Amino acid sequence: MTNDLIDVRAWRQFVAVAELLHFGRAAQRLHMTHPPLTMAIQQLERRLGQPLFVRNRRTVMLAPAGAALLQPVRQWLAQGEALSVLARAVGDGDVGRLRLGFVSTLGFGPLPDWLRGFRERHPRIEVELREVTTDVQRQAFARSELDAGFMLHASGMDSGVEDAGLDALRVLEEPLVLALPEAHPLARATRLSLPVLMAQPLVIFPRPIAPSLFDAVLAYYHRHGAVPTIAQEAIQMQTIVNLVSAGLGVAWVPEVVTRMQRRGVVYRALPPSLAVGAPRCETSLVWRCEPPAVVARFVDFVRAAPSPGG
Amino acid sequence: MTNDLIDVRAWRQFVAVAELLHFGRAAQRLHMTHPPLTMAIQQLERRLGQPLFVRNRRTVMLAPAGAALLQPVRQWLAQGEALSVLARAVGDGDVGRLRLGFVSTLGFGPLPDWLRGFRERHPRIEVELREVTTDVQRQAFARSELDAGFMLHASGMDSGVEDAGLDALRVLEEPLVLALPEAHPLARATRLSLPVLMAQPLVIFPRPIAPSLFDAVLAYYHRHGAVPTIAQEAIQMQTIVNLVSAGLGVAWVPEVVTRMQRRGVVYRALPPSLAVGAPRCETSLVWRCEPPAVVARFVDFVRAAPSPGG
DNA sequence: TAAAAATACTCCATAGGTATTTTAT
DNA sequence: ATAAAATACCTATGGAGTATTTTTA
Repeated sequence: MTNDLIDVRAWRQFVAVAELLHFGRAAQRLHMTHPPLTMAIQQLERRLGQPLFVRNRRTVMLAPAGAALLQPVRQWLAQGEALSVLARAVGDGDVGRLRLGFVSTLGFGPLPDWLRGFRERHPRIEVELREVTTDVQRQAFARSELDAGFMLHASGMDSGVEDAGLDALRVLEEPLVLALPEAHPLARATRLSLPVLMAQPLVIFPRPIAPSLFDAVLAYYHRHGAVPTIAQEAIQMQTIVNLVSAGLGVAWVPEVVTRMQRRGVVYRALPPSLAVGAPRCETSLVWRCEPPAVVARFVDFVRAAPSPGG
Repeated sequence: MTNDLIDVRAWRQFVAVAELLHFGRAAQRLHMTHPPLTMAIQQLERRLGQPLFVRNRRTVMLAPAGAALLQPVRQWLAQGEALSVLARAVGDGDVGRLRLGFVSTLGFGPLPDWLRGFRERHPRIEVELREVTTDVQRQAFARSELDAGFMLHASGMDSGVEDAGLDALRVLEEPLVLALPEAHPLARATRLSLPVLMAQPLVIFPRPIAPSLFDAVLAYYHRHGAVPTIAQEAIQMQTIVNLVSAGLGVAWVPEVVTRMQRRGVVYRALPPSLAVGAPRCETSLVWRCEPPAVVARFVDFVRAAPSPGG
């Protein structure tokens, strides 16, 4: 026994002979002549330790081992061809896996709709969803642990993405609005007093999570000569709103978050008179340059999808 | 593209590199050096039209196509190895198909028990059961449409099997008994009158079905100076008994058939005084000489099985 | 006697080896 | 500086071809 590796060619030859029960015609079908086919079958039988065919010098019949193997071998060969097909499908972006990060705010926005639509159009692409903050997404991209991600940054700021070999597509642009404890006077005041607002303790994410957005909020305070007191930091938007509801302070949140209604919290947009220089945020879809087809498919889908914030 | 036939070797090389993510170590595992491995992977990628790995000169990572293919290819390779294992199993008689013929009488005898026992001991041998008369079994053997069969012939006669390249094993030897219509006087007579019996019309199978047995019955009549009137011929033992029940005549049936009780029919054995020269029959298991392992397994099993008639 | 499988041999394509180069860490 | 992949080139195994023999239906 040379080696117990029986290759596709040998099995194909077996199937040809088994189906035609004629070495000459089988060789023809295999685009070869019958002597090497005879030898190949003999070698295959030697390797298996079993006769596959019962033959006299005029006729060929299946031996028990041959009869038992014909169907399984056919099936195995078909699966082998399917592997090449699968490879092409992956290359064309029809099949594959997409590791998709997203900041929690987008969960309230268009993301669920997009995902449903994308799964419908590309059922053989498996989307692995991961809620990850903007900064962690950046690290994940560097380590190739993420294929695409929705991340947050302040409007107008460079998304800080071009330098890292990443591409970006803006999918949402919206103002930040105030989240206020229901019982708080500001929640009901007919006119929002900026000095009063800026005196409230703030619930906000830690700066490293999304520096540009953090800075945009602080810049607004500074522009009005104030420095906010940070009552509590929290990472998840859910947590921030919960803390507001508990009365720890006020918070600036992207407008989509208002879709998450919560007892004890009211949302309030800045009036147009105060909106000049007020912080706004963008949500961008980010991916590595020259993306694999699956990622390109997702980007194309999102680009074509109706996005509320333009 | 040379040819769209990607063989086992190439896929194995792919798996080695994909698992170790290191051409040098992968080559080691494949008992080769890395340059040909590099070339082989490049060729594979060319054939698939897809990169399988993303590599710089120091490091190797799975490309999307590679990641998608790794598991399916592993599985496919395992199935490929299973084919060789299957071949060996067939050769050893552990796996396969057994086309088994049997005369209907044996269905009342030990056959069901044997089959149950055989399936238990050899669950991966698929037994194809076919109720076939003795003469048709002979034809089927000649055409290789049957692997083994239980057939009937008269006791003491040569089973007519040795000349045809067949082997035989006697599994049952038994007298023929009378099947009588319930209402018939002979059914209740304390002493069986041979002249009366021999005057009754006979229900019997056509001679070609089992010539030696047919002749043995007629010889018994002739020995007593009688010639039977054949009322009706029928092939299935079930049918013969039904005809007896309908009063068309009497029949000689193998003793095992008495296990099939039927309204309107009584069975009666010949008394010892009349048994001299009375017809008896043998049931033999028959198979082609130098049988494949699966057939040998079955013969061995039957040989070792408890058989009522010795 | 003719059709088909087996055998004998010849050849070349390619899998694999050795030596060397390139490059990223 | 070094580890590791890529490249260049060589070798030889074995898969496929041509010619011939054998067998049996």
